[in-house]
Amino acid sequence: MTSRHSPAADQPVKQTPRLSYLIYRLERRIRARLDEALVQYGITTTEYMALSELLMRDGLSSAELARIAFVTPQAMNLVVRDLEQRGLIHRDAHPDGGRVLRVHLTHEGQATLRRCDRSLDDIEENMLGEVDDTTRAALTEGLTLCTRALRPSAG
Amino acid sequence: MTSRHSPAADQPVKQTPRLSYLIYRLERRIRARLDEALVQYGITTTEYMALSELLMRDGLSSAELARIAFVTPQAMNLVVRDLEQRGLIHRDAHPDGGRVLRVHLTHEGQATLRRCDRSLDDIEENMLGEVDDTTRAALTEGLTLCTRALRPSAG
DNA sequence: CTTATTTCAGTGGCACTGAAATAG
DNA sequence: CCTATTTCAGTGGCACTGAAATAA
Repeated sequence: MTSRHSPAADQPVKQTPRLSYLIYRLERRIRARLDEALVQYGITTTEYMALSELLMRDGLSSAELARIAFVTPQAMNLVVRDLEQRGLIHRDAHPDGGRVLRVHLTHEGQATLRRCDRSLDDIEENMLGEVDDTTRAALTEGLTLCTRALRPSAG
Repeated sequence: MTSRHSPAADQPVKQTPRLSYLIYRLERRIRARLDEALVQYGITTTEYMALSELLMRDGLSSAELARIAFVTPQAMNLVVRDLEQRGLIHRDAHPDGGRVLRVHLTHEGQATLRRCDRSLDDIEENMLGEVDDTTRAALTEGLTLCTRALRPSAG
C-alpha cells in the first residue's frame, strides 16, 4: 500500500508526530485486537481493564475504579453491576461503613481474567517483537510518569 | 460463594501492569484533557487526529485515513464530510481516476489545526514534565514500533 | 447541612454493520 | 464479474449529564 501521491515538493517536512498522537493510534490498534480476542469470553475491553485492576488491588470500590479508569462513577457502576450479575465479581459492605461497596473477583472472575490475560499476552508478544528490553523498560517508565502527571487530583 | 477474602494474604504481588493497560489509561487521560481543550475550537479529538495526519500527508483519501486511524471507511467518511462542510478541508478527484477523492487542508483548516496543536503542546508539556529526553526518545521509538507491528496489513 | 457513594433515567457522540452506487 | 472508494441508512455499545436515595 505505497499509495504514491505527489513526490515530495508540496509535502511539508515530515515532522515527528506528537506522543499523544502515537498513543491514540496505538490504543486504537490494541483495542481492536483485544476486542476481537475477548469476545470469545464475553468480556469487553472496559470490563477487562476493571477486572485487571481488581486483581492488583482487591477491594476497590466502584467509585475508586472510576477514578482510576478516568470515567464517571455512573459509568463504572454500570460496568461493575453487570459484572456482578454475571458472577465475575461480588461486593460487600466496606468495614468503615458508609455506602461504599468493596468489589472482589470471584473464582470465576479470576479464571476468566487469566484466560483474557493470556490473549493479551499474545497480542503484546506480537506488538513488542521488535522492541528491545531497554526500550520496553523506558516505555513502562515513561507511560507511568505521563499517566501520573495527568492525574485528576494532581500527583 | 464462600467469598472469603483476607485483607492482604491473597493479594498478589503488585505486578507490573501490562503495557497495553498503561496505554489504555494514559489515552483516557489525554483524551479527556484534549476534548476539554478542543471544544473551544469546535473540534473533536477524532477530527483533530485526521487533520493532523493530513498536515503530515497531504492528499490522503478518506479510505486511507480510515486505515491509518484503524476505523471503518464509513466512519472516517462521516468525519471527512463533516470537516468539508465546515470548510476545514476540501477534496478533489485523484489524478489516477477512480472514485478516490484526495483530501487537503484549507487555510482555515490549517489555522484551526495550529491552534489545536498549541493546546496539545500545553498538555504534553505538562505530561512530559518529569520525563527526560532519553526516555522521551524511547517512547517515540517504542510506540512507533508497536503501532507498526499491529498494522492491519502488516508492515 | 455537606460530602461521598451508589443508583435510576435519559441523552448523545461515535463507530459499527449492511447495502448500494460509482468507477476502473 | 471483481475490487476499491464513497455514500446512504440503521444499529448499538458506552460514557456522558442530571437527579435522587443513602449514609457518615
